[in-house]
Amino acid sequence: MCGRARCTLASHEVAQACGFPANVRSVDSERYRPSYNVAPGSYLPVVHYESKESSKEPVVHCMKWGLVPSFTKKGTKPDHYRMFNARSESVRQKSSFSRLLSKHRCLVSAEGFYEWKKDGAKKQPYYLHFEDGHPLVFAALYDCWENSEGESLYTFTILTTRSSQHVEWLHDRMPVILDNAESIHAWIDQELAELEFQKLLRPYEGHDLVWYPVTPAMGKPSFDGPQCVEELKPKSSSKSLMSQLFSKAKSEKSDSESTDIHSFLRDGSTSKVLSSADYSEAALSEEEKKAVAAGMEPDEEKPKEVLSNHGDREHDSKVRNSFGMQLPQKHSLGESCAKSSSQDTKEDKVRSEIKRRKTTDSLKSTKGDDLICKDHQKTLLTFFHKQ
DNA sequence: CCAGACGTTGTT
DNA sequence: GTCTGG
DNA sequence: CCAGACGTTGTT
DNA sequence: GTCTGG
Repeated sequence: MCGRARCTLASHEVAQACGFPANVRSVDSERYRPSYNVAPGSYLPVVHYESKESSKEPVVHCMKWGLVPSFTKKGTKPDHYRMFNARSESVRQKSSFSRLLSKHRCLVSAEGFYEWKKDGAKKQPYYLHFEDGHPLVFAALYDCWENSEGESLYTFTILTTRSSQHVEWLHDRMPVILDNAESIHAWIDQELAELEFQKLLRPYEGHDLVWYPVTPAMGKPSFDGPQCVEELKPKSSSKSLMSQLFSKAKSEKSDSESTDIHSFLRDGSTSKVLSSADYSEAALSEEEKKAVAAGMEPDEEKPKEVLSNHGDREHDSKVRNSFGMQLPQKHSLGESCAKSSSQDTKEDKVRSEIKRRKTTDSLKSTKGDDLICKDHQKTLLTFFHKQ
């Protein structure tokens, strides 16, 4: 998921982050306010191609985060918080998004984004970013809506995916990150083929995407500034770490599975692998030192939580299984398609629906079979055959 | 055919 | 605009 | 996404 | 808990 971000880049830097020259044409750039705490409803520079006669030109277009579909009734107040994300697994099945897939793909760039993790009763925000600080590029879709005053409002939504193994500890979903020129190019420019589509819309697995906790004050949308991304030093990260080591060592007696030393040393509150200095005795409070000396666990509660969050196989497979990307194949209506009924693709559904309607409609209509079929066939001629 | 909806989180 | 439900 | 409010009466 | 505002 991705509902808050840092974008303090200049418009031209956004263009550059997407692989374009700094001098690409910009539209409405004066609406953009760089911010460490961008929420849906605010403007961000978005990169997309604008088709001119027989040619296309890249533009940095300032749009509002939070999709307002073009068919939104005039006079209604636009709601940017309803569709600020689009699940990539179901984006083709959702009518609000599928219509944008062929011609309304765009890129959003930001230095980082925030995720909240429930830590008992508290919600702790974390800042995610590339280790070396270079901007992220997200896959996005945009649309244009005309309000009652006849003004055009451009909005976008960021695609999400299940999280990579690495990030799963923090959150089960993450934005689709395009990390190289080819992916970026493929998303924004080329005709998207099925395989390409699947290849792009998956979790970013690189370990150069890192995170650390930040001040809960940034939860307030009005809170802005570099403070948002200042690393919050946990008051006693050694506490959870020590108990993590204890309980891990304990459980290992009954667990023959081999273990990675890094999983010991990884404190989930940051993505960094901690050095020995981070869990030295000196880092312990007096209270904890006594407990350690007495051979007791400083904290019995927390470690279980931590371990179950990135070691639990049942949980892991549950999350993985929830990723059911079902993509219809490119083919005509007449083609036969042998597929298991349990894994019906969208096209299977459409085909059976057409079949059903063809029979039911022909009973109550004077229209010829072919015409009726044509009517429903339109639903198949979508996505990538349009342009 | 027409009418009506069209979304994401997370949590249970 | 496109899909689902009736 | 998170934060913050969440109501009624009557009077001005 | 649920709705509204940013």
